[in-house]
Amino acid sequence: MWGRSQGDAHRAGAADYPGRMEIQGLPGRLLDELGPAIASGEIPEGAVLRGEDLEERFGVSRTVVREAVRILEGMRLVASRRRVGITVQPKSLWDVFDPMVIRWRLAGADRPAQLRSLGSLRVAVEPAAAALAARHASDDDRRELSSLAVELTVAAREADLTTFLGYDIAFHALVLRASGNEMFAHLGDTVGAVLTGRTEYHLMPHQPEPYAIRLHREVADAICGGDAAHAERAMRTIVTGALEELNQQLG
Amino acid sequence: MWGRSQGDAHRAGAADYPGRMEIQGLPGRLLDELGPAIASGEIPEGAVLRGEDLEERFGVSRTVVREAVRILEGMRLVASRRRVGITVQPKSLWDVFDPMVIRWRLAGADRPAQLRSLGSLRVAVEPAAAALAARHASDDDRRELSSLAVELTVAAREADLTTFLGYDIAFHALVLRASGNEMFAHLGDTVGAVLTGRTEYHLMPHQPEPYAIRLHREVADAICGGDAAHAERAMRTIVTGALEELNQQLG
DNA sequence: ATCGCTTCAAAGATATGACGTATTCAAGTG
DNA sequence: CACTTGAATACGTCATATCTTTGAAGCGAT
Repeated sequence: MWGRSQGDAHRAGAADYPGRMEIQGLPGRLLDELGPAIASGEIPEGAVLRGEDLEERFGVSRTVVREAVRILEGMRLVASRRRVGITVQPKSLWDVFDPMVIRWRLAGADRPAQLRSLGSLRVAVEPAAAALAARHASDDDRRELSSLAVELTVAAREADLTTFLGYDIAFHALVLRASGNEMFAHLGDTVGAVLTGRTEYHLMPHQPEPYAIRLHREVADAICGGDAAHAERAMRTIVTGALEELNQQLG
Repeated sequence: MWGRSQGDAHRAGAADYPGRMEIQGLPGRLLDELGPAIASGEIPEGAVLRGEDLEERFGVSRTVVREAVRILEGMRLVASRRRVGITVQPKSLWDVFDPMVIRWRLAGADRPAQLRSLGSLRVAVEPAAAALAARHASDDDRRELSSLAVELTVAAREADLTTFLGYDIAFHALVLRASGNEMFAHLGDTVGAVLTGRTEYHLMPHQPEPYAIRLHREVADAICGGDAAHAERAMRTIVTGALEELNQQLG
């Protein structure tokens, strides 16, 4: 009815995308130019682009421009109207949860505001995710979480910030995934982007604070032990701490 | 540099979209068919669609099919690859925060799971939003919130479920917006969809419970008075109650 | 001078034909 | 049996033509 069903077609596909997967082809190239320019405010809201101009400016055909614009339209970054052109929508209409939009804003002038928003979101979501994980996590997840907490500690002790960052991202992503809530799980990549951005932001001056490390182990232990309240409390301490540190850094 | 800037171009536009704005034109029509079919699982993950088949099936041209597929690709619902076709991506890759995807899933077979996910998200986010609103809300927002709480109470007393639903949606959306966090604010429409879906789900058998109504007034009063802790607590009671009721309804 | 209708043209929306290109699958070869 | 190679396939891109919508100019009447 709906085309041949290849039940295992996605098996190989899942391995092909080691994290993020971009839109490909020429429309993707166009997106990489327009998206950041709009998301960062370089092209201000209310600005009007003409499809024909974009064709010339980027030396691509109508087809390519239209498809790229369609994608931007799907994110609510722009709206295309006859006789008017392609207008940049007001920020309040943007799909601020779209991973691409988040990435573009993190990379541009909106970075502080985006970090703040995400910080508050983390404070709201991650403790709840930790509590759910303490109840619903699989045995495998608990084991891996415990393992990650250990490797986190080791990397911190050795002041190896790069691998520490990797384990930190994996830790938070795993907690979110283990919560069993698909929406929480999808924030894993976003949190990863925040942690990366934060590390880049203050140029890795400090080594990870021992207190924060201990809290991570506490979260892992609580989740492994099924202590939802404890997991939630420890995770809340982590993320509120991160938010305060962020506010301090940003003034 | 980036096209003429029409600073007030969005003023009229903002009024044109009274809630949701769809993709328009023939691609939009195609999306309304394919999106729900994929989101509901009617077209299973791993299924392969051919562009040419879609052209025939819907009687539209390549242009239209390609643009619709590009939008679906932007939501990570499908991926288009040469020589293989348009494959439906595994659920774990979908942009589950995309408002369109949420709406499609709420309308289809995935509705219970989607309601559960959103219920947990509400429990995480809305109390935090209420706390932030108590600190950052503008005077206008506080006034309107208070007013909404009153009208909510009246509608509940008169057992007018339809207008009650409207005020309830407006109330929660306002709290989220008044939090000052753009990401929270964008969950307003989603929460509205949940409340609507919930009301439709158990076929409006009960009148709103007086206890829940009182809690809404409590939230409004706490936010107006700047009592963040109280606002957060009352809101948490509301959303956890809603989640429990939901779990009871769904078994 | 203002209002309302008509007319025109700008710009996107759609359709279509042609060609490019990557990828799969299978035939062929060692 | 493993490897190479080639052809078929389905998406990717370009170019062009036509249609549709709609903002704005033009114009007449009140």
